[in-house]
Amino acid sequence: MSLEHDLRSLKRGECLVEEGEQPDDCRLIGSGFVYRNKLTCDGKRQIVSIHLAGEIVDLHNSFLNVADHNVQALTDVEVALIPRAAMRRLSVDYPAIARALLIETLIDASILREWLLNVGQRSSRARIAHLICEIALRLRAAGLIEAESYTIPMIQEEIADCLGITQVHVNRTFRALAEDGLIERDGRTINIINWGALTAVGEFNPRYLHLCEADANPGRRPSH
Amino acid sequence: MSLEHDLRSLKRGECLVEEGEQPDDCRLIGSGFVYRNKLTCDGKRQIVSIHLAGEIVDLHNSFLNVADHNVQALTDVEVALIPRAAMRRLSVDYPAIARALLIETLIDASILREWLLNVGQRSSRARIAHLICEIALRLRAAGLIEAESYTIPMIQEEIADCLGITQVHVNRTFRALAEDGLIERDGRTINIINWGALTAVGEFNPRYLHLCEADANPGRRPSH
DNA sequence: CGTAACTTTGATTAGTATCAAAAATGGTGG
DNA sequence: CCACCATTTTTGATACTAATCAAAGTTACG
Repeated sequence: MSLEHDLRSLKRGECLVEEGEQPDDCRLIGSGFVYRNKLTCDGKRQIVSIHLAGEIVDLHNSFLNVADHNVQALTDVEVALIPRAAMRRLSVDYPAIARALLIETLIDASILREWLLNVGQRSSRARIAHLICEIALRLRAAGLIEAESYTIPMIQEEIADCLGITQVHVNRTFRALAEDGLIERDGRTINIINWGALTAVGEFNPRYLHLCEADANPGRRPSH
Repeated sequence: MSLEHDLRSLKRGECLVEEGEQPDDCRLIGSGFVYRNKLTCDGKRQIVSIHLAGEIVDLHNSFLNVADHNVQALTDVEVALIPRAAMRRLSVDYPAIARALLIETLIDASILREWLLNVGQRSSRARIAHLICEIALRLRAAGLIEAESYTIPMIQEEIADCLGITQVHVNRTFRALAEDGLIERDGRTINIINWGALTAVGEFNPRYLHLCEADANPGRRPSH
């Protein structure tokens, strides 16, 4: 079946959805990275998730009335806009699609729980190691990288806002991981030297990513 | 329609699901409170959500293969066990049910995002105020309390593990809120004296609870 | 090649953690 | 009904992680 949609390009930093809005459509990421965030009253930002090409963001907006968070482009991105009504119709007509949407949402929630554990209980060193591992694995699973080396699509301030620590502290801790021989860095490119040690430091167990279940979901496969 | 299920009673502290398992059924809470948690390697615990009578926990287990977190009884509880297969069948046969499940899961994820913001960016004082407000509102919405006073179903150590701070610090901060006249306490019973000030301290905006959308979902209505 | 964005470094401080122990509370059996 | 025990709450003293403030390098880009 073919799905009605519009394509749209966005520059790094542009907003896809703002908290409080009720958007008319949800987005499938064609290329690039997107993040969701929430702000405190005094302007502090928590990044609550990041999304790769192939994922649907704001499923949300098709099934709830008001956006409870912001969605922004982390890099330049291309997205397909799928109208709210089309999304709902699909999920009624095709139980398999409804199921895939539910599974994608359940996995999203699982990742959120792991992030909450990360921010609530782990040291800053572990948090960073964990994030490096997670992104590596998700990129690999999506077929976007091959090796143990990749360019992280975030500046240190954004990493800080993922992890609930300051940018200055991210910088020092990152450096420490490199000095200890776990990773190498060249600008934003990270080369994982010692995957075993890094996962140990970050207590990284990929179970929460539910990568096998995700395979059953066509929505998560990038369409390149 | 009638839904096949078993009833089960659990004492405070008992496990409904353990990380790594693949349970055969999901649970509808009949009475009491339940919480989900994850542990770090060195045994620190992050409570990632709490659930009231009327909510379905571990929807999860009907649609993903492996539990990525623990579910435990916060108080003595009664739960209805709904077999995995029944749950799946329902969601195929009745699109409205599939939709309700998706909405419940989306709201769960929204609450997780707010908790992540809370733990990642807010002061301990704000975190506690926020939690007090959230529980008050959820209890009210579920019809479990009337007034601005309720008994919080957690000991201070559990509150600490919700908020990513220590139990000792919870105690002091709680006390400070009482000394400032925002709340009164008698054991675990909290009386909110100044709702306006408390929401201001906790930056509490109930939007993320999506209470209106939840109304459309029969699963969230307690069945007494 | 100048400017803005980002990274790195240093010095100081605030907020919480940690450790230890005393007081209060609630439940149970005698 | 009381005494006792386990659990929970409260208090105090000290240590440490990470925040904050400030500024110097570095890189990327128009």
